[in-house]
Amino acid sequence: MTDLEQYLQTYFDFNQTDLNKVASFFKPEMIQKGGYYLKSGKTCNKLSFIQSGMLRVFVELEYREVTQWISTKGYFIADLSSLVFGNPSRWNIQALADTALYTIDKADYDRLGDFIPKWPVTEKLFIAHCFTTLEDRVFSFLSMTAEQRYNILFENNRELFNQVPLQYIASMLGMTPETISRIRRKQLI
Amino acid sequence: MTDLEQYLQTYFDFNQTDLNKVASFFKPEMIQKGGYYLKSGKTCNKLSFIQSGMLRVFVELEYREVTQWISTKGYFIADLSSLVFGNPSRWNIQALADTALYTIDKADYDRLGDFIPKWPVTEKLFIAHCFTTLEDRVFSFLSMTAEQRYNILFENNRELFNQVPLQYIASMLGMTPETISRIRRKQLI
DNA sequence: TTGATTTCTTGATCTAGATCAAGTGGCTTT
DNA sequence: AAAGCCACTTGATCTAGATCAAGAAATCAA
Repeated sequence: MTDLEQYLQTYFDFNQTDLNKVASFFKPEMIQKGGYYLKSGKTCNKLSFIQSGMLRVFVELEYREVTQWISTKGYFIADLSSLVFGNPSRWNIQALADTALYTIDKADYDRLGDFIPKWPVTEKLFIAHCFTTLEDRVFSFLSMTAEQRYNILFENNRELFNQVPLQYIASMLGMTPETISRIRRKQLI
Repeated sequence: MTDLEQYLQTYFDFNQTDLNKVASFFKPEMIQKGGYYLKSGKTCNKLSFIQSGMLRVFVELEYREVTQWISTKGYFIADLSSLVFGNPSRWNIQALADTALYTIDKADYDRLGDFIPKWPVTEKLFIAHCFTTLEDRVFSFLSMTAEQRYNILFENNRELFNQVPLQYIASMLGMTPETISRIRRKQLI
């Protein structure tokens, strides 16, 4: 069983037949470090599973860059809003390292329901899960200090640390690299 | 046509038949000012459309309260995560004024697909729309000042202002009432 | 290996926004 | 009309975290 199938299984509770069917639509794809998975303004016409490597979701403002999220091995990547509604992507998505993906294009994605009867339910659960994750994130900004937000990210995404430049992690937490540096120092003592 | 049908139509692009069918599952419900729509820890087993009034989504922490959102006339209300996954709600939802709802219970909600073929697609779009709204909100915390966040909320949800105590609006924006007060004063000049 | 970049840390200083504390102006209730 | 109770404003002060600046490490190129 491929990593993709294994992941789909744990996450989606498919049987072996559905697993094979769904997985068969995903095609391997490589992006070199620094390469773009998606540029803002373009429509996101694919959804991918990260087999290895990592991708950064970000926006360029006039005077700085804002990193929205970094997605790593074992997670999916897309601009969900652009994929579902077909509007121009608001995000750039760029590889932070050589990255191996399994990718399904939008046309196939939209037809999954024709082959897997429980796909609509599964897809709903998937998007609802994404929603809940963001809800937690909004709550973290409403209720937590920089240090608390840092600790939660560290506990849940240890793979990011020591692999991703601090400035990107800082940006997605809504703080500066200096602040993370000081939090770390404080926690050494 | 009821307000509910009208709203469903603009939002979901149903035909008249589906509109009637969907709307027929929603039953009128009243909550008095101060009454609870949902208490944290309980499972959310319904979804409602707000006909009039407003509901506040919030959590009680040890030393303070955090308002996550305030939902007003013409919008839906539920703890989506609890409704979809059946887990205990993390939020309290309380009426800030006498509130008239149209409510569908979870059992009926889960059977909508049996009656309206395009329901699964519609539901997906609905949840994806909720996701996108939260994505914007996360971005606002990553990239904007208190004043900018205040202005955007004011432009998009004018009905909240002069109806909702400032402390709740402040909390959902991640700032204090004093800060809003100062932003307002500054903008008078 | 050496220089050139880039990343990370640390210190000094600054500032947006929080906290604390008094007012002020409505609404209710009697 | 007086007394209470809120919600809101304003001022004074404080602080978490930003900004600015300089080094120290690490990474990369050749």
